[in-house]
Amino acid sequence: MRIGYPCINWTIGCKGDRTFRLNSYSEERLIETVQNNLDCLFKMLQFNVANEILFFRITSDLVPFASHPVCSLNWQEYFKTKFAEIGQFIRAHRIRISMHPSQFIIINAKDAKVFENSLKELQYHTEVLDLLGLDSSAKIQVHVGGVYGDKTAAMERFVQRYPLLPAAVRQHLVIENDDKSYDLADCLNISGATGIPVLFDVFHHQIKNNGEATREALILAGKTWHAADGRPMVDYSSQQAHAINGKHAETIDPDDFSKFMTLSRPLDFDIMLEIKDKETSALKAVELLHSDERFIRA
DNA sequence: TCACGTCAAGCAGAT
DNA sequence: ATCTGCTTGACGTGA
Repeated sequence: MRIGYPCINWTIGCKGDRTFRLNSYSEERLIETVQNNLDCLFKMLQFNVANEILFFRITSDLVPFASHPVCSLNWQEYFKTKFAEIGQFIRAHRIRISMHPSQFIIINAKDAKVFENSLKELQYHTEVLDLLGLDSSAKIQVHVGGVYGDKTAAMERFVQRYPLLPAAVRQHLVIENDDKSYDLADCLNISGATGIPVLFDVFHHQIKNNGEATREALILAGKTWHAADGRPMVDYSSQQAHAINGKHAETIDPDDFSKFMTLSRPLDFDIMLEIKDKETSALKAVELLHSDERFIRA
């Protein structure tokens, strides 16, 4: 079991998701930004290893405009060595990596252009993982996509499209249950038809479900992960008090997290904490994990 | 230095 | 119709 947090570290004083406006694109600007982002990514990973945080989500903004036509730089070649260096560190410390492309990735899009753009974006994410030398246990998590007023048809469209994706993309791709449209049962259904693993989001499941208990849900989603996919990944958050339903917590709720850890024993998975204060909560979670010998730490 | 309008991309749900 | 949230506010112009 590993603990992780997404994209940003507020402690170490650098940001690995710097970007710029499309209007101000230039090759120099892109090189400068990517250089900064990669340097900072490396620093965040080093911080994490020093603090036993061995799961990390790499920002989609690592290479701004990578999938946009404006991008003329062969950034893959330009930064090959830097990627390789970071990748070696990741593998040496057995850090688990995920990525979570933005809401614009719609695999089941009705509009062919939207699908095409989504594919380009997925290929960019795949290239990042490949340049880091990571195998199919590194995952790119997406939501199923749009509903367009007919969820059955939309799910069928996803199932039709999935085999058309390049194998290099597919080996990293997983779907995540969301809190509005596609719940766990929908994702399991799609997984049954395609073989795609289901990343279980605990918090989304609390908001939208079909009565499955959390533990049962973890088991069901876990079964969709095969040996080459690595340990199942799980997204965890809790409700921010006094906020509208579905808002992620500002900081970890130790009681809620402890309950979750206890009810999930002895299942093994890697937990991504989708919590605003990032590494602060991850540090607390690691501490909690170590405080109780019943929990799996390896 | 700071305020603040705007930022590649899509969709759903609330107002 | 317009605004907000989504994994995350931050870029960049104008004063």
